[in-house]
Amino acid sequence: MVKAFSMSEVSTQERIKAAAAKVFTMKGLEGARMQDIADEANINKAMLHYYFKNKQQLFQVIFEEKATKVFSALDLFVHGELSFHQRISKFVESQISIFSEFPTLPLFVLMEVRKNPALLEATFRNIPLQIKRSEFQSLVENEISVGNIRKVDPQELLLNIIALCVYPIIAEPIFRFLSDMDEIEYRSFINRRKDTITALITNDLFIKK
Amino acid sequence: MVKAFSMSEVSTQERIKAAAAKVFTMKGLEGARMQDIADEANINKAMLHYYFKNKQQLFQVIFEEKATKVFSALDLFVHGELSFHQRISKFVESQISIFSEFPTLPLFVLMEVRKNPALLEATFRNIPLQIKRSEFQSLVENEISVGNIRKVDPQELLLNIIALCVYPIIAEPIFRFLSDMDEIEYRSFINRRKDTITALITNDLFIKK
DNA sequence: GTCTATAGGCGGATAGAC
DNA sequence: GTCTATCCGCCTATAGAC
Repeated sequence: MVKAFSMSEVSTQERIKAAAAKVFTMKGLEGARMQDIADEANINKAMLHYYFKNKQQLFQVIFEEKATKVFSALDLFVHGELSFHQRISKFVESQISIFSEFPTLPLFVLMEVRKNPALLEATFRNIPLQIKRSEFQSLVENEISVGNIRKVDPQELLLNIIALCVYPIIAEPIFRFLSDMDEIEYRSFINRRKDTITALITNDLFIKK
Repeated sequence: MVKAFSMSEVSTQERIKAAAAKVFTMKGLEGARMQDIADEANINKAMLHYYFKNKQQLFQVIFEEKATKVFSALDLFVHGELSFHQRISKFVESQISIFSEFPTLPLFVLMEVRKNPALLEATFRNIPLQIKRSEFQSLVENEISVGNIRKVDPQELLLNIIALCVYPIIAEPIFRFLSDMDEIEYRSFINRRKDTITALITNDLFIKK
């Protein structure tokens, strides 16, 4: 039966991808062992090479998937019928939600890109991110021109929001070590920040009437 | 002559350390090749093992040195006779200056700690960072109690400041790719942020009188 | 202290049976 | 599709001459 055949194939392939994502994002390309990935997927090393040509190709698949996920949240800014204030709030919430679920993601993408900048071109061949960025830019400029928010550099605004959302996730190990929070406490600390980040940004931005 | 002997010894050792720092912070522990470090230091691989027992020990030396540097800027907050506003401003400036000079530092420390949390205990055995943190905490609480600044979580305040300073450095490759800035432009962009970060934080913090 | 040459092992990749 | 066994190259580490 074709269906049963292809279902089982997808399932193993997906288990490998999940395992590879876990190991690669945690250890990086060179730190990851094919054996670790095989163990995590409950198969043996040979199977990895049945589904993926080699380590490099498996890595590429995972990287592109995860990098896409990291940047896709930008959509929230440029789509929908929300007010600018609501966009910021939604964006902050989505950034923190996504990365709380998969905390190794941002550091992984950031580190691999620094080691090998060529990954950027390869990955964003398909994703028209430049377009999203300029849409964001005109959105901000429009808010400025109608007097909703003060004059501000759109690039810097976006960077500030992302920094405030993402940094606490990537610095979790160090910050928890210093503050003696356990994982539960830290999750709740991060979650409370959804409001304080939005407040910090909007208080600085919106012109009081 | 003892002096000439020890001078040359230090000099080679220091060249190795500089080379190792460059390669390790760029590629990470597993991504770094002893050959790359030797090339960078203009010696051969065997010499590395003359001065350092093995790769792991060389890494440990570099990591501890760089991690110490990353955290030492906290001193600025708890020492000196500055006002709270000045402390923030000085701290922002020092963070950005330090990391602009050596942009691979923060991502390196963050990533290696995530891969191997045990590095934290080993590194901060000698550095009484907990003390600095609680000094920072009482500094903030004092400002609150005298009515200088609004009620705020000291942990979150510190995290916000560091996030705004450090994230632009670690996200440089991606952000420059998206914004089409060259290195000069990005340096200047980062430098302008010294003022805007301080303004963002203090406007949110200080109570207008 | 510095070099060349080489040992030794780890880990990615493949052959081949089932 | 899945497994075991094995190959082979790369990279750390060392031996040993100078």
